[in-house]
Amino acid sequence: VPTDPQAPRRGRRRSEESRAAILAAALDLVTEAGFAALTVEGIAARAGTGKQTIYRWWPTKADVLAEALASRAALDVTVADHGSYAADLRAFLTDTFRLGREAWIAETLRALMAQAQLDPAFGERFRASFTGARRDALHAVVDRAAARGDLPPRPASPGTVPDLVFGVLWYRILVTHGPLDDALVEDLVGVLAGDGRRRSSCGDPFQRE
Amino acid sequence: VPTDPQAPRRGRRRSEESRAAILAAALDLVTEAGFAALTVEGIAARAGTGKQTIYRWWPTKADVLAEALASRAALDVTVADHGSYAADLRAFLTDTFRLGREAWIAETLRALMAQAQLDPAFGERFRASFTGARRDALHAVVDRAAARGDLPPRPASPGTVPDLVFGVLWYRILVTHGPLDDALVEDLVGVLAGDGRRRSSCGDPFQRE
Amino acid sequence: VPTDPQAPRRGRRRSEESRAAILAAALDLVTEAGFAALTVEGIAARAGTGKQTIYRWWPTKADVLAEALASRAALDVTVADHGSYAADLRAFLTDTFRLGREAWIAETLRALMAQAQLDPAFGERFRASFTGARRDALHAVVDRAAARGDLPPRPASPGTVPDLVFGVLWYRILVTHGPLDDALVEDLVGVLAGDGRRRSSCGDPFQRE
Amino acid sequence: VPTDPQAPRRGRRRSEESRAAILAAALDLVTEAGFAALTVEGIAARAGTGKQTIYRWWPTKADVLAEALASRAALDVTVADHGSYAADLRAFLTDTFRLGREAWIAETLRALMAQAQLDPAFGERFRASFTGARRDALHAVVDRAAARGDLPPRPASPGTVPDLVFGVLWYRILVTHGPLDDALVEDLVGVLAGDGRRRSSCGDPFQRE
DNA sequence: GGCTAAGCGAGACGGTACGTCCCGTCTTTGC
DNA sequence: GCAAAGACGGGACGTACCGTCTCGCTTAGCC
Repeated sequence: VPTDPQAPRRGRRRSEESRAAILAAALDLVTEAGFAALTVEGIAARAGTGKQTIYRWWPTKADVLAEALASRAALDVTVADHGSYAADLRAFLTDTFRLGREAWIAETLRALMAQAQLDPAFGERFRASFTGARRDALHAVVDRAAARGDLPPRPASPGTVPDLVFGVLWYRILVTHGPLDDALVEDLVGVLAGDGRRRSSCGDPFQRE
Repeated sequence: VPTDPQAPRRGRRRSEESRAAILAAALDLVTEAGFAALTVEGIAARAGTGKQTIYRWWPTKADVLAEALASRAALDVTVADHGSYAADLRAFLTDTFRLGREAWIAETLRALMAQAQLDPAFGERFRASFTGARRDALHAVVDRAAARGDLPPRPASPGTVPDLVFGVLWYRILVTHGPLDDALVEDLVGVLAGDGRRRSSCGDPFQRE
Repeated sequence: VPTDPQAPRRGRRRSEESRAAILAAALDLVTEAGFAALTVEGIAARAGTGKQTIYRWWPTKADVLAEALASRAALDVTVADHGSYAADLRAFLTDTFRLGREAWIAETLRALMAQAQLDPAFGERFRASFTGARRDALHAVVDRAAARGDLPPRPASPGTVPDLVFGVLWYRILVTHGPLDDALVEDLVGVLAGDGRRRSSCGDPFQRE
Repeated sequence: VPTDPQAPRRGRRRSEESRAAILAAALDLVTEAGFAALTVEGIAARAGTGKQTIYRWWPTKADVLAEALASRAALDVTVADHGSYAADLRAFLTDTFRLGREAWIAETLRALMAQAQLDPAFGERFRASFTGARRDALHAVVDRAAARGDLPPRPASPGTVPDLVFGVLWYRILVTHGPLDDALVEDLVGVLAGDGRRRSSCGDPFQRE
């Protein structure tokens, strides 16, 4: 609930110590006991703050967690030009999947996606600030390839490409808990750009957990 | 919490009326107000039963909802042989996506997947009874194609195919709320079997809600 | 809920084993965990019977406990003639107080008296079957003394005597948990019959527990 | 659960409105439907408060009721000097029995005494705050008479006097529901101080209810 | 330098739902 | 027809958090 920064700002200023303590407490608690056990009271107690201070600055505990994640992980996406669709795609996927490999990030993403389903208002915020940005970036990569005439002979429709890419990513995070490794990157590059480097399958396709 | 059916069954039997009333109440409530507002007390009140009757037979309200879904929707997957990988895939996808097109089913699936993230024990159950069965079915389709030598020249590794298919499905259900239409089916058949019938794109890839 | 014993009694007869097991279980449980923790389900489980068997024969769990007490303790009062008011009183008090000295009986009496307050219907039953009988017996003793001209010069009114006697008894059982010893008997004999044998006070008058 | 009054009192203060509403609701409900039907939920609903507010300040509903009684009835005992043991005793008894004559007070006392038996921890509290204070006061009266040499020739031992007095009081409240009238006062004064004014018996000694 | 605003930790408040316990009843099988 | 078994509708329990609302205190402009 950020107020207008143009206002003359009278009175005591927001405490940066409290903000940091709250974000840290939220991350600690969610990794220790899971999002289901994450409560505003718990965060406040762990952070040594009052509950009101949390309600003053964040609409829900999921927003606290989302900001905590952003403050800890390098979430920004870069789409430098590597010369070809395959290379651009490979770079993008490698960069993106990197996040999902860290267990605490995957756990946090699971919690945020779950909450986005249960609380439509947060879902909208999450879509706008997180998943949307990534979709836009990938879309730029596809557009550049199309402009270069670099797309494979019979490509998936442009609107489906991000769904395929992020679909696999989230499906592995949410359902199979499978690895987000180079083999998967090459499978995707092969399927989408018609240029897979290696054929190293990741073995048993039914791995779970 | 099903008991051993071999036991001589003494005492009063489980009430089928109560079971049906509970499942119906759960579905009613979740479509009326969403899963976040679904409570065990609410289900019991609506169904005209005691809370204990719910706790006696289901470990969590998510399990109630999952059984309610199964009792209403034709969830079983059939994998008849249509002669070719492309045809089999097209049939499987059409059959599977059909479910996601009904709004109440999609809403319910969103809730169940969310709960599977928040409650790992339920997640395991959901994976075993729901997503796992579908993965196995699709895996059978791929195996059959491989046995026929019907796979495209440079296929995705077999373990990745289900992740691609169900990834797109769940991603549209959970994130973009995009359509699960024939265009998507053809995109997937084209990408996976190298045989897309039409090139009818679904237009704006950023549709949401 | 005893039925008419004159009836021809068709069908299976009441199980004496169950009755005894239920009474024993009730006493066991009340001495182990107190009356507050005594439940019909607990009694049935401990006794190895069904709950219905209890509900069939006793109106409340307090009635079970009362019958259990009667089956274990010699509750009948005898009022033999000892020749004088003082001697009769002394005998009656000694006989009556004997019960209150056994801890498990005192504990059970506490529970029954408490329940008699909370459940007026049981209170009526308890008064009729337990406290009333004792009052009648003591009243007979006083009447006999009056007929003999053996009452002290300025006696308490006849209706007050039982209240004094049983008042002290119950007050020590319920409130002070003080001893029901010979000193108390002599005090009462002295006060009521004008003939106390010894003046051995029981010391600190504020003993509790 | 009163906290240390020396503490600097941070945070919102206890709501006096809620406290009063809770006490009033408890008394209302207990007189309307009896203690057995008194529930914490009922008190909270009637008082318009949350249940937690009750649990925060009182350990059990019996403690709520005891405080409610204390807030409504003049429970404090005074032991002014009236010149003689008989006069002091008469004044004390008249003052004490007055409470038991009001039906709602007698009903409340029955409930509290019952609960004191079922919940030993509450029993201890009740003894310390209620019955103990009254015993101490009466003991002071007896001590004063002894110091004056005003005791009758063969008195009951000092420790037994309160048991006789409160025994009769509670026995009539709990068991016979008999009157706590002047006749009883004079009987007690006569028996204990050897100076009963009148010989007006209270008639049938077996009155019940 | 006092005045007025915030922000802060603390914690009580009215509420809602939790999952459990037990009530007293009903239904089933078996003796 | 009684008995053990056990599911049933119901109600209260005591707890955990919710989001809100005072409190006393601290920290900042602003007159």
